[in-house]
Amino acid sequence: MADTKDPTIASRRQGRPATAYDVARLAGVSQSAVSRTFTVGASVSEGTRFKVLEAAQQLKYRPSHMASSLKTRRSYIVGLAVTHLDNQFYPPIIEKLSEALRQAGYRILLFVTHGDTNFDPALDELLRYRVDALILASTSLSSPLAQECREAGVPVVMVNNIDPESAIASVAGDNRKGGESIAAFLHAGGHERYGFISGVESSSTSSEREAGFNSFFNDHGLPQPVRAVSNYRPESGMAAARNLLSSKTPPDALFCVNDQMAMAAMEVARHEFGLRIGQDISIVGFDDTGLSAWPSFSLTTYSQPAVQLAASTMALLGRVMEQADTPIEHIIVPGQLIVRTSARIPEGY
Amino acid sequence: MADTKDPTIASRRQGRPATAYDVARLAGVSQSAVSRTFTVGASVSEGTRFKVLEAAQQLKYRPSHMASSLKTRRSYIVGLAVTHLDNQFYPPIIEKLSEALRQAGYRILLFVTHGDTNFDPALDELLRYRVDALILASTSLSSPLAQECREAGVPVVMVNNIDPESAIASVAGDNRKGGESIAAFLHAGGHERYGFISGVESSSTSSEREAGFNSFFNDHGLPQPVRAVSNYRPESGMAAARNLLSSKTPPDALFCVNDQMAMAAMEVARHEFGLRIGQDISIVGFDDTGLSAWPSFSLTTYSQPAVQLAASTMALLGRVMEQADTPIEHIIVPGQLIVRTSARIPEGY
DNA sequence: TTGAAAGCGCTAACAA
DNA sequence: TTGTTAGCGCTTTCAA
Repeated sequence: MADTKDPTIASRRQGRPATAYDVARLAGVSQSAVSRTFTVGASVSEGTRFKVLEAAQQLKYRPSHMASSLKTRRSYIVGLAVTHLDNQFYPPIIEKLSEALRQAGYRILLFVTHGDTNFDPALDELLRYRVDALILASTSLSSPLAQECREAGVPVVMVNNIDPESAIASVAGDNRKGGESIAAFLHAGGHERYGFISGVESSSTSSEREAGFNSFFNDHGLPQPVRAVSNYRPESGMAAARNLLSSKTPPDALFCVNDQMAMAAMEVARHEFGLRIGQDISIVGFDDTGLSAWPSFSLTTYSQPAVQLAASTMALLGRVMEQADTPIEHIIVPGQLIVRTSARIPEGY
Repeated sequence: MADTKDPTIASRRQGRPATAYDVARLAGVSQSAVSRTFTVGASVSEGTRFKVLEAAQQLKYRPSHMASSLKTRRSYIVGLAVTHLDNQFYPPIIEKLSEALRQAGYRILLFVTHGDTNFDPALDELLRYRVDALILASTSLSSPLAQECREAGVPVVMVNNIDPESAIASVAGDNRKGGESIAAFLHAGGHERYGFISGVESSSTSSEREAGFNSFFNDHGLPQPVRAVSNYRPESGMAAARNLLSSKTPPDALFCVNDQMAMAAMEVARHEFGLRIGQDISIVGFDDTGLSAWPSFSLTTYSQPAVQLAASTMALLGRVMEQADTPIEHIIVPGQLIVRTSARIPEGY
């Protein structure tokens, strides 16, 4: 620190980070000894290790990840593609995935594919980085691309999206059962006219929830709910709600594909149509994101527990990475109906 | 496609991605010709280029980023560290940064440092990956660490955080002026008792906003506002609001360090204390995040425009990366008071 | 315009 | 336990 003419400076080329070779020279050992010191489980004597660490510290040496992964053919990087970062549902999951991946020794290469942007170029990039795996955390990431990755030998797991057609492993909440439970709940509440606000219709998340919802009415010989389509953006959810509520016979029970859409619908119902939520109209969401518990929304919803979702994703990822020929799994993480006051509460709930 | 015994298979080692050498063999050219074909601006004849691209496509070849950056010493990776992913303020910025970085040819290595976790190990990782730059997007990422990165020769830019002490370039909203404007606005509204809910007190964001807020009262010989501390988490904001509102002489004008805290405070004021927002109590936030425009909140706030914030960050990053000895800049992106109904609106606003 | 050859910084045999 | 050596897959001189 006090040294101005530090000999360590001379021993490495100006401006560049120190290399294992620089460290070896300063420590008076071979370069492989340096490598071994930084490889867990490698055999180095205490003496050597000490000298190396000493020198490494002086030179602020850190093994270059680029170089090591060139040799080991493992990047320890996982690609993470997300679209709807603004949906409160994703941040907690990303946070948990990030932590779990970090603990497993992996880093995240992030791809935010805003809206309708083509994911193709991003995918190409991912492959260039030789990512060890790919996590697709979005309802609207098309799976042909994922498929291509898989064919390139990159393990892929989809989160909150499921495509039985493609051979992509996936983790999702219980969309079907959730939709059914909500239908049963609303029906038990004695509503008259049922409505559904979808998300992007090609997303399994939306179609599964809707299918579950509709199946209940089907099974009970009731008329199908009316529906309006959103693209998962708040404004679009509001528009869908306006659409439905402007009808001559507007629904008095509204299931929205996720909490975000449900809250958007609540805004419209409350402030544009003057409806009292939970009384004049029942609104139910899906996800149980943070905001839904706030008194202003007090949203009845079906939970998709972020912790379990992330944990299952990690477990599945581990299996997929272990052996490429693992049978394709589609994991469903159970959730439950979270009853709050945004929808009429029937007896027994 | 129809070929089963594709000769291309034989020309590359099983299971591994094709290398430039594989492509060269198949195309009947030298390996450097392959490299040149994939290097913009390199000189290759049309004929060679064609043969190479042909072969590359057959082998699904993509240049390994690991290998090239080993040689070029540029990773084209930018580290992005975020803490409060749940704060609606960050996602739009991350989205914009991500897009801008992508266009500039950079990828993002994401580090989510949940809450109080030590950022040190993550930093170490970043350096191992030889990231070309580092973006710290969080109010509570300590700057000694950033400093260390900078010393390691990695350009660092902080977003929504500023530390004049450390020599770290930064981009932030106009916290000071925002705080002042809000004070002036509330004072013009003829309030009696002023309160402030802070964030993590060590964050410049919080202290600057509070300083601006307080300075107004100071300058006008008015008593200092009462204050309560939050840690930027909603529950903590709610607790702070409870604290303030339980006083015998509760504030009738409350400035919260950001929109998230303001909304949390609104929930408490409205649902626990039965106050009518904008009438019994005025609440003002900071950021102008998406939710604040929703009728249920209709939050008066001071904007921090994500687009400009991201653009300035990119511009600054460019300058910092260009030459390490650039004078340290602290960029302040102007915002403006967004008047809604959560606070009494004085004449002239 | 092309190919040969020398590395980039590391890991992993292989010998010693 | 150590050092020597040969690459990993690329870029980049340098000659041809």
